[in-house]
Amino acid sequence: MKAQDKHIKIINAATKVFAKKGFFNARISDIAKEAKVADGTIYLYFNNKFDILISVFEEEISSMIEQVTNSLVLEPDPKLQLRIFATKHLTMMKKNKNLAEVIQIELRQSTKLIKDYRNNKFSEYIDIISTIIKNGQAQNIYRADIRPGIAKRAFFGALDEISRVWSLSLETDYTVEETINQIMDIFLTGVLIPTPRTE
Amino acid sequence: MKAQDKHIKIINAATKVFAKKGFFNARISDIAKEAKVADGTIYLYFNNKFDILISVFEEEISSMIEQVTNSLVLEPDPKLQLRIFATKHLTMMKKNKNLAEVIQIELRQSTKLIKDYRNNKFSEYIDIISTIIKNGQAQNIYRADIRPGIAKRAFFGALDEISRVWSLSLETDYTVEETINQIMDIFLTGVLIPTPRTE
Amino acid sequence: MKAQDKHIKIINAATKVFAKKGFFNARISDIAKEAKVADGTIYLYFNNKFDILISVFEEEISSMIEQVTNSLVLEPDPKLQLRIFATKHLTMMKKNKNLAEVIQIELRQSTKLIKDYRNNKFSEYIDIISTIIKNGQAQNIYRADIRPGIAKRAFFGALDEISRVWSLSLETDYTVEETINQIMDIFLTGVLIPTPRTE
Amino acid sequence: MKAQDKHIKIINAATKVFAKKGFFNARISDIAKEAKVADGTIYLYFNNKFDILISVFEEEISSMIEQVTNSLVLEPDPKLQLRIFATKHLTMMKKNKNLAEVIQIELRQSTKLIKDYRNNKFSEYIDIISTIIKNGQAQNIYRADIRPGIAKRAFFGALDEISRVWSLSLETDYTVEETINQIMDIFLTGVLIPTPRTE
DNA sequence: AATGAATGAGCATTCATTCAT
DNA sequence: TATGAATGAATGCTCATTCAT
Repeated sequence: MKAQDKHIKIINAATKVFAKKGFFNARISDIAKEAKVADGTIYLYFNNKFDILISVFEEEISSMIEQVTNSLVLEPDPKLQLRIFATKHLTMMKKNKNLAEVIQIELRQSTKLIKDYRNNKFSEYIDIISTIIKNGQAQNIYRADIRPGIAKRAFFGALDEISRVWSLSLETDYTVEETINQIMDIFLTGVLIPTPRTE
Repeated sequence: MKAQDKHIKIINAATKVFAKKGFFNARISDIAKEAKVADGTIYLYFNNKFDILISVFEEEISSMIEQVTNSLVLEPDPKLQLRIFATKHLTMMKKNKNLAEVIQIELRQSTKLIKDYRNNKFSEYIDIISTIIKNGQAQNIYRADIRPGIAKRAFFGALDEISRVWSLSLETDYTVEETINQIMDIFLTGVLIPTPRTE
Repeated sequence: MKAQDKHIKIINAATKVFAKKGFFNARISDIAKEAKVADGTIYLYFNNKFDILISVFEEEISSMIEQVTNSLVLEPDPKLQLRIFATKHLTMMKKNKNLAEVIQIELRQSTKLIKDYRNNKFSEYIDIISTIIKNGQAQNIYRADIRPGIAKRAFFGALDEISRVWSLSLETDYTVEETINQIMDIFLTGVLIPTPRTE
Repeated sequence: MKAQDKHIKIINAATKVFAKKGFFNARISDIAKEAKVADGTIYLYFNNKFDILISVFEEEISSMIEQVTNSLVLEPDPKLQLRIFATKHLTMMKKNKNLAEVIQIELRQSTKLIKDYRNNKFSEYIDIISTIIKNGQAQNIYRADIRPGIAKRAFFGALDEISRVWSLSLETDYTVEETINQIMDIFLTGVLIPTPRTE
């Protein structure tokens, strides 16, 4: 319990520090200070610096999966489900800039290092998209010739690039609402089965 | 001439090393060895390690801009132009894994550091997409209510995520051709002005 | 306590190493080895190499000031006070060759770097001489037309040059006693044969 | 001839650079630039960096010996000769700050390195003082119990400390004239108020 | 469990020196 | 003679990790 608390405290601190400085520029002592523990204490809960990074992902992405999943169970319509995913994802990213940065930057930077590991958790998150699409296809809402494995990449990539720019504060031209509308418009009108023409 | 050669030789070596190890894990001595010059020689051509990274981007992305632009001038149709961009981008990424990795990983990792700088060159590349879209809107081919600034992110993000997975060798399920078809299908059918129904 | 010990241990080691090799030729690792600590440990107590030099001065000169001052309070006669200063200074220099070298060599070498800083402590030491002279003038023992500010330089310079040669082991012709006698003789009454007064 | 010119040009440049930055902080390229030759050219005239330092001394001190000697031959009075030495030395030091710095700083810094070598030339300079004193003793002008070997150190040390402070621009309270008067006064007749002779 | 002082491997960068031209 | 591009050894400092307390 107490141990679990400290574990989380360190992960939260690490998320903040990684986001601010990047993995390689982050110091263990930075994380320790942020978590208000001694440097050595960190090694009671993690094997090494990289292990912290892994845990940050594990933790944060699990949380994202949970949140998104919770929202999705309430909505059966695959069309709306996709919008919910987009909304949830972008909202979380906008709300938690630290998390966004870590996802954005560290995910890439360390991908090769993480590779085997990370796939599980992170893939699980992205696979939510393909699952939605498959469901939609089963319900004759999404085109059958769309490859869920490719579509999930396209959809996630679009959201990811949007939030990348946000996290850099490079563009603030559009609201979250407007952006989602555009993304969904582009994506949905494309993957939807065209309504049959009545002649 | 000679100097220019060495400059390029170092950039190519750096691209390779950065791709393989990432910026922070790359050693100057690695780059020097790869370029077959002495460590000190590198500092005759670059101010510091980070300057090499900047130069790698500058060089590589300039080259990408040039290649893509050259292909585009031959094709006036905005619909096909978008496909050409996608094809060129994914092909370049698939062909030059080193470059892909650098773009993928370092672009993010170092974005905060690069920020102001990088925007110029990299933004120039992505803006090719929005320019195509604007042209297509002017020609009544792309829907007028599509925001080119958002669409370019969605389109690039989709391609980027695709090539990210490729560069990790995580997925090789689909051919380039098939993938592009899917991406274009998703994206185009969405942004195109629906042809009016004739009844 | 423990920390203070290590601080002093490093300063002593640095004094020895600086004396032996000079500031620029001294390696941090030399000092660390001499102090029997790890290289990194030095940076727990000092900001950088130059800071060590500063601290060596601070420490050593403070000690000299203290020793000289302690001796002087016991002797009210300004004439003897000057001799005490000379004796103390030369004895300390002879006894602690390392210190002498550091004072001799580093004081000059780094003066421009140290300038503002060092003046305080080192000037304080030299000003002991001018203070003695001023007291002597007030007691009608030293000539009123002597400028204490110039005389202190002449007196210190003489001692300094003597100990410089000693520390180089260039000359060992005279004993400390004899040398001091000569110096005091010259300084107090001059080298000229007094012209007989005609009355 | 041409070669000799370049040799001197480099020495002059080195004197300037050593004075400004100190031996260890001076770069060969600094000297080359100052001398308006290529870096490599310096190695046609000197064996290494340290050799340049040696040559700078050799050159400069030789010049000082020559100048002082020239002035002394015109004045037979040992009392005035000492004043001439002081005046010449301080004037040269004040006029040529670069030289002064090199003498001041480098002389000490590198003494151990130079030791054997330098003694010859530099000792020759200081021995001018002891020679004057010996002459004065032979003429019954200077006290016979004064050790010329100690007196020369005292006299040179006094002048040296004065010019050290000058070269640091730490004190500008007194004119050269006034300073020399004081130094000569102290050295020749001492700081003590003469006790009246009881006859 | 917690601490934080100590460790020491590791690296970007500099610069005296060389040598092909 | 003269050049200056190239070399590569050398080092101050950092920081992840350990371990005595």
